[in-house]
Amino acid sequence: MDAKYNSRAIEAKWQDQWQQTGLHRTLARRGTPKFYALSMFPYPSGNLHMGHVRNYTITDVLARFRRMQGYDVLHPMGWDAFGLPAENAAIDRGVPPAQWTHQNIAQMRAELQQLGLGYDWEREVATCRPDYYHWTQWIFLQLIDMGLAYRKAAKVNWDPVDQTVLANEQVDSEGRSWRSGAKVEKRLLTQWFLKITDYAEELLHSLDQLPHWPERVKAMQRNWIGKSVGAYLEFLLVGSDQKIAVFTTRPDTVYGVSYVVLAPEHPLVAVVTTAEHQDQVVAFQALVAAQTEEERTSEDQPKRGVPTGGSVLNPFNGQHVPVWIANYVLFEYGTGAVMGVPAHDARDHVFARQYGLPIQQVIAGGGEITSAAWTESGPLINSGPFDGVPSDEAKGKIIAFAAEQGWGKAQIQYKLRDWLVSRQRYWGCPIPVIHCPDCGIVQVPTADLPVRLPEAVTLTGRGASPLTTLSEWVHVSCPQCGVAARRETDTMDTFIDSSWYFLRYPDARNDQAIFDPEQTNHWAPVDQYVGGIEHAILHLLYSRFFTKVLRDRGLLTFDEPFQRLLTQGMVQGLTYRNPTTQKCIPSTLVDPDDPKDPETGEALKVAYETMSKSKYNGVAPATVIEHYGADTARMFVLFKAPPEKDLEWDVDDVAGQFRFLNRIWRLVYEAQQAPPITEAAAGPLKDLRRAMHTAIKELTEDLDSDQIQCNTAISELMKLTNALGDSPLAGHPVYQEGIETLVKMLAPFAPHMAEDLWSALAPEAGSVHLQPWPVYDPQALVTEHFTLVIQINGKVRAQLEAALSATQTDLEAQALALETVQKQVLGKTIRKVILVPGRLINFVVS
RNA sequence: GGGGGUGUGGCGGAACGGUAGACGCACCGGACUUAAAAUCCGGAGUUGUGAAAACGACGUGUGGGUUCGAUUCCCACCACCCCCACCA
Repeated sequence: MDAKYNSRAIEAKWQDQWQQTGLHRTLARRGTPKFYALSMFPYPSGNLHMGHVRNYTITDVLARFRRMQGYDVLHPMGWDAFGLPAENAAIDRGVPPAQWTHQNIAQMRAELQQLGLGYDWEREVATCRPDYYHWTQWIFLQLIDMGLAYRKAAKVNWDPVDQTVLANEQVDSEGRSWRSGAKVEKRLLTQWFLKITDYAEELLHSLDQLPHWPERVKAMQRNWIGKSVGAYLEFLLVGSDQKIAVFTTRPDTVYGVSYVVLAPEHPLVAVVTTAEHQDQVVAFQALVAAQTEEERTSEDQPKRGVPTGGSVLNPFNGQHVPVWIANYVLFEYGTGAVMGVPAHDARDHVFARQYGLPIQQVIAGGGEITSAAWTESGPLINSGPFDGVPSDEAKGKIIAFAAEQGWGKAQIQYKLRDWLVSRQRYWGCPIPVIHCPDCGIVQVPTADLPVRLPEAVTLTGRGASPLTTLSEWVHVSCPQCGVAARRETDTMDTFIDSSWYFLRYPDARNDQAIFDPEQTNHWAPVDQYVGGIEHAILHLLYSRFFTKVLRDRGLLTFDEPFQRLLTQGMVQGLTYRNPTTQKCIPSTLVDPDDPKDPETGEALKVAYETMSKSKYNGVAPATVIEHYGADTARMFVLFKAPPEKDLEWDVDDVAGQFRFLNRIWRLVYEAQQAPPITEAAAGPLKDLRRAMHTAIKELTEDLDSDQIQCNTAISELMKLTNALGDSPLAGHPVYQEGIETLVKMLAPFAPHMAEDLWSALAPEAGSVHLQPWPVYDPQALVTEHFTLVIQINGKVRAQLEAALSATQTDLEAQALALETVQKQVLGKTIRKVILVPGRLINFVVS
């Protein structure tokens, strides 16, 4: 082997070699446990960034580690390739989205290979390829069959200048189009929805079956699903036979209702409004309608409303209460109407005080009711037959009474809404249905799938999606009756594409079916999923939903797609920011010792912020690979911070990892040069074995943990390296074993270097990545002597070397014989002695 | 307003309820070198007494509690970060 470490030469060499020998091809051996390691697949934006490097390296370490442990490992990669950026790029550069996307995929795939990531490329998927979206469309048809896909009207963003529908991301915070700058309008279109709400309860409660998911991701999902338990109650409109329905979580306060509020959009507004209030109501509705989403929902928005002139009957106490409309009631949630109980709800309290509505206390407790709402529980008052009943109990009783009388019922309400999946975009998966004037919505027969997306198109960003203008594509005959019909020209939300890709990898080349259930049920669920926290809600929720749907369709035998989830932290770069303008300055224009704005001379704020182009704080993986090699880049991102935490890019720390790899290289090189010895003193031999087996134990436990503690795992490699460097036994078989162990355990982290060193250490043994993972010998950790820590009243006062075989009496005597201990004990009585065997002894004195 | 999380040296971070600060970065000293880089060896939480060896005190956001012993467990509070948010 060479005396010097040359990352460039060995990395290229082994990448070629691995490809030729098919090292990373997935094995499925009878009777072997499996491990499915998966990183969230990337959007092919053009180049790899550091966040990708971090994400994929973590999974790669685990995949290699598990394989050495004897698992059959599935570790695939693919591309979440449909989406808006390809359309934007096409508009900017005049390149078809397909071409742009495929170029990017080629570029990024090459970069992934340069990092030495061990993927089985024979299973690569790209969501924009017909062999993949064929099955996305097939799933859509299953959803229609299962009654889980339906159409209804929904609002879209309409750019009146460019005459086109905009995605939410194309509308800025002021409600203007990204391209034309025009004020975006809302238009109603009939669109496809998926009934995820049918699965709300299961999506919520089966979170409890995911002990290896981060608590905060589960909390975010619970929050998003937003279950509320309460009552549905009806109030009869005075002078009409119509009823206003409300949802409330506090049926126990129903005797305190002093008004009812409808959302301004509520259809009953027209019914309830009296002639004299007509103008005021209409004006208020117009005011609310003109507000943007942001204005409407911002917290500092004052609660405003107007009376409709109408009133309803509270069936519990026979009172007539007025009906208002107000901006704080959301049409989309619950029934779009609420009962106002100012005494026991903070919002209602503010509203009632503002408009002088009565405040009637019905739950005992709290202070002066006119100054603040009392939202805690307590015994009921002013509540007829329910007086004195504690509120928690009263909820059930009042619901039961209402149900008996036909006024209401128990109700569970979710915030989760059905999933709007239609997109009026070109670069997405076509929705496989045909609109027939006679038959209505007709599914494209499965034999005709996939409905191919025409790829040779020009995009302008103006006017309708190109799909609607491709007459040959649009005009087809109805598969059922044969008359002239039109294809659906909307495409699917790209979240659909990514909601099932992990189910395709186990059988990625299947052209007869979405997958062979036997294959997918063997490999899935994913054992370890790694990705960014930004997908904590939507992607993970939708994937869980699809998994449950396909289970109910009889294709899957498990309930949850991802057993363990790790959300890795962001990669941050040093950022120079002007404190006044908030503009970022490239580091090349700044003196790091005295950071000043080159234009204004102002002192700059220096901080670590998430890497992004606009902040000039990014580091391209390619430049690091070129300078130090992929192994150093991998070691750095793994060592610098625990995987869940944010990672600050630091050139000194990168250099530190490069130094460490060089130290290993020299150590192995020198071990190779050392003349063999067979004799060794017992002490150093024991020390060396202990160091080696401690490293095996600790490192293995680090990688086995839920947090995949690569940072502490690498520090174990460092400790072992230090121990070997300090050992006088170079040339001894045990030393050689230590070197080999070090190289094997280095393999998941720095695969190229480990492979190269291994080829020198054991030329006949085959790839280091196929060696069995070392197993520690508990005997090697056992010592005859230990450092006994001596505490007096819990404070460390002394220590001594003691034999492990020593009895408590011996140890007490030895400890008390020490001068420092004597001083502390002098004139006091020993009340108690606590001995922790092999560790410490504590004298309680007074 | 609701929910989740985090507070440990100059920095990143370690610590089955048992010697707090492993491992690394930066730093300081030394060796090698004409010199520098690289490499190697050594040092260091803060603070007091001391020439030094050493010996004390204080130290894991704050205040309590449990315990022989708490970074770790419990309670309250403070600060920061993230998510959701007029959700009835």
